Amino acid sequence: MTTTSMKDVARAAGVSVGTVSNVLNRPEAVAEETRSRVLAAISDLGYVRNDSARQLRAGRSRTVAVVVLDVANPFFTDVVRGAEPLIETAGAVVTVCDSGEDVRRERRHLEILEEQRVLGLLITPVDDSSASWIERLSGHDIPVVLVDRGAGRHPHCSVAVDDVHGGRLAARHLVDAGHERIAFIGGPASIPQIADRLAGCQEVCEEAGVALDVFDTPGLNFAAGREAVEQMLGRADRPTAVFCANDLVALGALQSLTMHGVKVPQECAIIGYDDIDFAAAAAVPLSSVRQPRSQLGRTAAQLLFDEIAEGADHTHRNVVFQPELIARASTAMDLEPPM
Amino acid sequence: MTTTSMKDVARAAGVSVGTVSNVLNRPEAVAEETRSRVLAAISDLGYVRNDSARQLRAGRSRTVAVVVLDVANPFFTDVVRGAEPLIETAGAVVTVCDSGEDVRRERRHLEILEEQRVLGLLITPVDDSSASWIERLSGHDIPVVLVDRGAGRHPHCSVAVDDVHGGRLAARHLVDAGHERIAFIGGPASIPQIADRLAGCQEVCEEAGVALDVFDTPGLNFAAGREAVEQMLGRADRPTAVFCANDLVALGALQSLTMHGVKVPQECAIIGYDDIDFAAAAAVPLSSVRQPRSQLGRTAAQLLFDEIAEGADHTHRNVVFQPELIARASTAMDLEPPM
DNA sequence: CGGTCTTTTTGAATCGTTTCATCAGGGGTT
DNA sequence: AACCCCTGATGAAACGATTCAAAAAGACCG
Repeated sequence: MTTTSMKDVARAAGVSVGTVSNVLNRPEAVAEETRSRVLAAISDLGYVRNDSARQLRAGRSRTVAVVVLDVANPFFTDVVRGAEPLIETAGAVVTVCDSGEDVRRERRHLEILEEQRVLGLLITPVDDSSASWIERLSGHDIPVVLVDRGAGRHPHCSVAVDDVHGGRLAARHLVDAGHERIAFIGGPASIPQIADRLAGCQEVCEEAGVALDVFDTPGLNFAAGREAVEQMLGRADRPTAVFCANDLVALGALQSLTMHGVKVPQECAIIGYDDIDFAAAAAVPLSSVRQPRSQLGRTAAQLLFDEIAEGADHTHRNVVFQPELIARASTAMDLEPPM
Repeated sequence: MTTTSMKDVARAAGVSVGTVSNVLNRPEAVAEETRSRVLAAISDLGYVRNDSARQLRAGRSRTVAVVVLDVANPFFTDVVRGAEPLIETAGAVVTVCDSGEDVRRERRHLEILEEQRVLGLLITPVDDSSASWIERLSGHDIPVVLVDRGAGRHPHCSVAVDDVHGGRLAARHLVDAGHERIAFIGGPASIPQIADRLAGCQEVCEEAGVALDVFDTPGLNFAAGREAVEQMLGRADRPTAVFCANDLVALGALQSLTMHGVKVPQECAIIGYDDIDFAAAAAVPLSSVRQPRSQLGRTAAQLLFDEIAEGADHTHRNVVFQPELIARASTAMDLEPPM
């Protein structure tokens, strides 16, 4: 009554359900006259296909899920934007899930996605603790591509950026400018990308004999940057430059520094990571380490569909991109950093 | 073989499928001993429920869709964030669709969502052209709540902000500061929110005898703001203040003005709309018209579930919030605007 | 008019759950 | 032993589409 099904359409058009199905799925196989009669019935009755039934029969949905750490972070929306065209061209649908850097939320999403029998999964995992969950999905025939994250020994394709190198780039940039005490703001340290960026930074600092203060944050957003700076300003021996684990944190830090009357870059330089669009438009245009965001997404989608197409005889590929330093006013070097 | 179903679990546990289903859905109705045997079988076989089959049986999915104009706009992610808790508490799942201010994309999403028999829909429509499509959904028993948009004569609940008033607030703020030629940047004009903001602005300008230049843009993002400013700077009679239809446009405009050496606010004031977090952290902290973003989302979700609960005897409600002016440095009045 | 092809259409089986009327097996009472 | 109750378990009937072997309907030829 409330919903109209193929049976109703068939009755109205005086044909069998098989024929209605054919009109929808292989129109060329049904006679012109019959086809138009069926189409008329469809629009008369306002019939809409039931996707659950199709999926049940097909055994798979046509949805590709993208699980990201933070949808509010422009980095991830750009990654998704990069992946969408390819996915849609393939006739699939994109659904974006936000783990919010929370393992429990992530896991809940994974459970649901598995129940939905998604066509494939692009995911930036929160940390390593969901590895077995994720493997379970690929064990159940759901191809998985790790995004912004090397596969390591895990059996998946991956698209990543060399974050250790990114960390080095940022640190070297600050060291070259003459800074002798640097702060790193970011966290939680369990997030591999953050750990890598920090590792690269540490490496350079040690080599150059530069002091490094690490401020661990509970998340990667405005508030984290602001709070870390509050702490930092209390210190006696204050760093003259800050490397933030991403641009959101950097913008928060910048805001807090400005509020406290600390001049950027003269009294404290800042460099971020990701080079989101907002970075260039910030209070002081923000230096940053650029990642090829949409290319990450595009490549990830490509790998996913390759895996789907190749089936059994697929071998996983791991693509690594190199980040690039973008210097702007927030680390301008033509001013001597204060002693 | 590849997928394991309830039947397999039933066989392994030596019970009927009905019992397996009961274990999953009403565990209290099955004897302790049987239950644990079934659970063991489930985890042995790695059984995962098939959501398509559940949905087919249930006739509805447990997904609430949110269709927004631009996922990369923090305004919308905040709205979604506001709506999520309530939706998840209700045991439903959120899926976010991005229309990208494009009617065709929007329509494609609606078609798919209808085929998926979503539980409900929160949508910020691109313009009026999809009104009949949207009504079709509610006709097919899918409750719809319009977000950031009054329902007008359409048969839906809605949660909106008084954009005409918002436009007035912004314009009055600029007029009070002594500006005598103002620019409005935003578009396309077919988007009702934009039209409203402009209308409010026009009203105040006319009343005050202030000149208003309208720069129509093809979208509401950084690039739009930058390009409009390029045009504006070419003009002989250049406005001394700009009202941008949203903060993204405003940040683009700010960036372009700064690049051209035009001092903000001394030589050109700027005010945006939405008061996204980035506004306060901008090159020059951005004045803006604040909307209660997460409250919009929360209320929308509330209305949706009210409608679901009330069923037939539901009467649509239309909630309107009032926007609030947030004055920051980009319109600082302590400096006389130049003649 | 019978026979051979080709083009269309049919109808039943299937996908994996949920639901619900029914049935089995104990206890307990008379 | 006959009866009723109660707790648990069962199995078949949906749900709505797709698929495919088989039947029907034409078309064409001799």
